Amino acid sequence: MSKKEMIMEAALKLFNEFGFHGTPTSKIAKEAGVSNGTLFNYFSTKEDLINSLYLKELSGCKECIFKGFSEDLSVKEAVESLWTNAIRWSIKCPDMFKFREQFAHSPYINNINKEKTEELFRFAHGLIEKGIGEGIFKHKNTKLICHYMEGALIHTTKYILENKDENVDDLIKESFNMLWGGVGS
Amino acid sequence: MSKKEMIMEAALKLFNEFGFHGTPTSKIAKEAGVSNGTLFNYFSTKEDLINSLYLKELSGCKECIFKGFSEDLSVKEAVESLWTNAIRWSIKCPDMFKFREQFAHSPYINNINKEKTEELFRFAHGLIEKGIGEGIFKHKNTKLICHYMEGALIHTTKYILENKDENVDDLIKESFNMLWGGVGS
Amino acid sequence: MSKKEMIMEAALKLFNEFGFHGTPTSKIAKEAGVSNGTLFNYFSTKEDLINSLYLKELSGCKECIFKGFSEDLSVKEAVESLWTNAIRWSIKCPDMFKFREQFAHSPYINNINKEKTEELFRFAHGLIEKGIGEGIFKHKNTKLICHYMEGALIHTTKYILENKDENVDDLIKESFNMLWGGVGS
Amino acid sequence: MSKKEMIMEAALKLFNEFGFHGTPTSKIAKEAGVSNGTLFNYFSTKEDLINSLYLKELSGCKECIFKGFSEDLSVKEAVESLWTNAIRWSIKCPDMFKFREQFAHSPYINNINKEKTEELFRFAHGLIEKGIGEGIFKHKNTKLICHYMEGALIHTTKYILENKDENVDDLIKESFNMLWGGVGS
DNA sequence: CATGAATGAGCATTCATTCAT
DNA sequence: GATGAATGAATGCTCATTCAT
Repeated sequence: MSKKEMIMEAALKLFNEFGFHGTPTSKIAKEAGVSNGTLFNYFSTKEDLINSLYLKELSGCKECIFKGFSEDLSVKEAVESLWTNAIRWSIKCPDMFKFREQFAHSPYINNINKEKTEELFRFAHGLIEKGIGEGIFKHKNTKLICHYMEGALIHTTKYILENKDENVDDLIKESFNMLWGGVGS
Repeated sequence: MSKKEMIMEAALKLFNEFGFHGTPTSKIAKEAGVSNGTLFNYFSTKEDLINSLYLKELSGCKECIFKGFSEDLSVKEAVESLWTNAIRWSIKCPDMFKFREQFAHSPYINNINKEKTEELFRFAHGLIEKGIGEGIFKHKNTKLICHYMEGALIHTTKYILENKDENVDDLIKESFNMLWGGVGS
Repeated sequence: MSKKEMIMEAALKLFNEFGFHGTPTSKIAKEAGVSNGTLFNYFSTKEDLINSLYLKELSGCKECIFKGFSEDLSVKEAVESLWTNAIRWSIKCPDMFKFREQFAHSPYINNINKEKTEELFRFAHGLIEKGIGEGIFKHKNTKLICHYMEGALIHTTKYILENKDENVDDLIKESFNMLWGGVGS
Repeated sequence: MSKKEMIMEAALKLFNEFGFHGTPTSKIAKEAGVSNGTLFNYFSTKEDLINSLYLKELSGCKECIFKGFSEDLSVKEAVESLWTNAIRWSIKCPDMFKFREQFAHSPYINNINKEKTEELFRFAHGLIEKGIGEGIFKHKNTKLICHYMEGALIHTTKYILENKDENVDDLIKESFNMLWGGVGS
C-alpha cells in the first residue's frame, strides 16, 4: 500500500474514533508509520486530507449505488435499487459511512463538495419526479419526498450497522417496504 | 436576563455559526458582554457549557413534545402528536435544532446525555410496541421502525425549516401521511 | 516596567543579536520573563511586534532630531542641527539604530512604515530645496543630495558608534564639514 | 550554462525578490530546473550557497573596480576612478548590488567574508592615507573618511539605480564632486 | 461574584538536509 | 552525478483555563 493510502487509512480510522479536532496530524502520521512531514507531502493541509477522504468516499459510494441501474427499470425498481445499494455500500464501508456523517456536519464541507454531493441528490430527485409524472406517488412534493427518504435511509442504515447479527436482506427489504408503503402506491 | 443566560444565548448563536471548534470561549464571553473569566464561574469547562446547552434544549424539547399527550389517545393519534409537536418545536427553536444536530455528531456527547436522549427514544419505542400489540403496524421490528421514523423526522424537519414559505401545516400533515402510510395501516 | 515594555526590550536585544529570523518568539518571551502566550496578548503577530518596535524607534528618533529646530535657523544651521541630532540620537539609542538598519533591509518593512519614514526624508528634502533656492548649494539635484547625505550620515554614525573612545563632538563636527564642504558653499 | 551556474542564477533572482528567509531551497531548485537534491551536490548548505554567491559577486566587483587603475594616477584620479567604477559596476550588475545589500545586513555574513570585504576597504584606506600624506585632504581621520565615503557611495548608487532615466555620467560626476568638495582640496 | 491578564500545552505547517535508487 | 521522496526538528500562534485583585 502506498504511503498516501496508508495516511488516508490511518486518518479515516482516527477521525472516526476521535473526531477531526481530536486527531492531530502528528497522530495520523504516527499511526500511518510515516513522519509528520510526509503527510504534508501528500496533502497540503489537514483540510485537504479531510476533503480528499471525502472525495474518495464519494466516488466509491457512487460507483456502488449505480450498480445494476438501467433506464429500463421501473421507478419502483430503481428506487429499491438505490435504497438497497446505498445500504449495502455502507455495510461494506462502515468507516466511510461514519466518516461522511461527521464530515457532513463539520465546517470542512465546502461548496465544491456540497455540489458534488448534490449530484446524488439530483439523481434521486429525477427518479421521483419521473414517478410523480407516472402517477405512482401518493404525494407530489418532490423535494419533501427526497428529504424524507434521505433521512429514513441514513438512520435505517445506522440501525442495520449496529445490528449486523440480524438478517440484513430482510432489514433492507422491510425498510424499503416502509418507504414505499408511505410514498408509493 | 441573567449573565448565565446571556452566556448560553451567545454560545448557542456562535456555535451554530462557527461550530464548537471554531468558537473560542473568549468570543462567547465577548458576545455575551461578560469577561472571559466570568464564563468559567458558571461553567467549569467549555464542554460543560456545551452539555448545559444540550440539557436545556432537551428539557424544552420534551416539554413541547409531550404537550397534549394523553394515555387516552390512540396509537396513531399519539404518533401523529409526537411527529407534529417535534416539528413544531423545531420551527419555534430552530437554533436549538441546529445546535442538536451539531452536538449529536460531535465528541462532546457523553454517556449521561446519551442516556437522557434515550428517554425520548424509549417513549417512542413504547408507543410503537403498543401499536404492534394492537396489530396496527405492518412491521414488527420496533427498533427499526423507531430509527426509520427518527431519520425521516429529522430530515423532514430540515426541509421544512429551509422552506418556511410553504404551508407548514400541510407539510407536517403530508409527511406524517408518508410515515403512517409506510408503517401503519 | 510593564510586560509590554519588557517584551519589546527583550525583542530589541535579541533581534540585534540574532536577527529576526534567528529569534523565535519563544526566546523573546523567555528573555522577557513572560510566557510565550503573553507575547501574543500584546502583539498579534511576530511581525506586529517588529513593526511596533520600529514605530517606537521612529517616534523617539523624530523627537530627538527636531530638538532645537526653528524656522529662524539658516539652512546651514538647520542641516547641521539635523546631522548632529541624528548622530546624537544614535549614540543615545545604539540598539535602535542597529535595529533600524536590520528592519530597513528586511521584508517586514511595509508601505505604512515606508510612508512614515518618508516624512523624515521629506523634511530634509524641503530644507535642501530651500537652500538651493537661496543659492547656497553647489548642486541642484535635491534628491541626489538627499541620498548622498543619508548614506554619509548612516555610515558616519556607524563609525562613531564603533569608536566611542574618540571625541564624539569632534567627529560630528568633522563629518558635517565633509558634508557641507561638498554640498554647500 | 552549468547546473551550478543555473542554481546560483536562480538563487540570486529569488533572494532579491523574496529575501533569504523567504526563499526555500526547494524553490531555488525548481526555478533552476534541477532537483531538490542536486542543489546540495553543489552547495553543502543553504548558507554555503549564499556565501558562494557573495564571493562570486565580490570577485566580479573587484575586477571591475580596479579596471584602469594604475600607481601612476594621482590620488584624486584614483579616488574618482574607484567611485566611478563602483557605480558603473552596480549599474551593470544591479542584482548583485541588491544581493550584497541584503547579505551585508544578514546573519549569513561570516568572518571569512568580512575579511575578504575588508580588502576593498583597505585599498581605499591606503589611497586616502596616501592623500593625507600629500596634504590634499582637509581632514586627517582616515577611517572616518572611508566610512563617510562608503555610505555616500552606496546611497548615491541606490539613487542612480532608481533613476536610470537621468544622465548617468552626469550623476556620477556630480556625486564625485560632492565627495571631493567635502574631503579633498 | 466579576474581572482580564497570564499561562503554557498543543498543533498545523515549513523546510533544510539526507539517502536509497 | 542526479533524483525526489522522506525526514523531523523547529516555530508561530491559539485558546481553555487559572487566579490575584
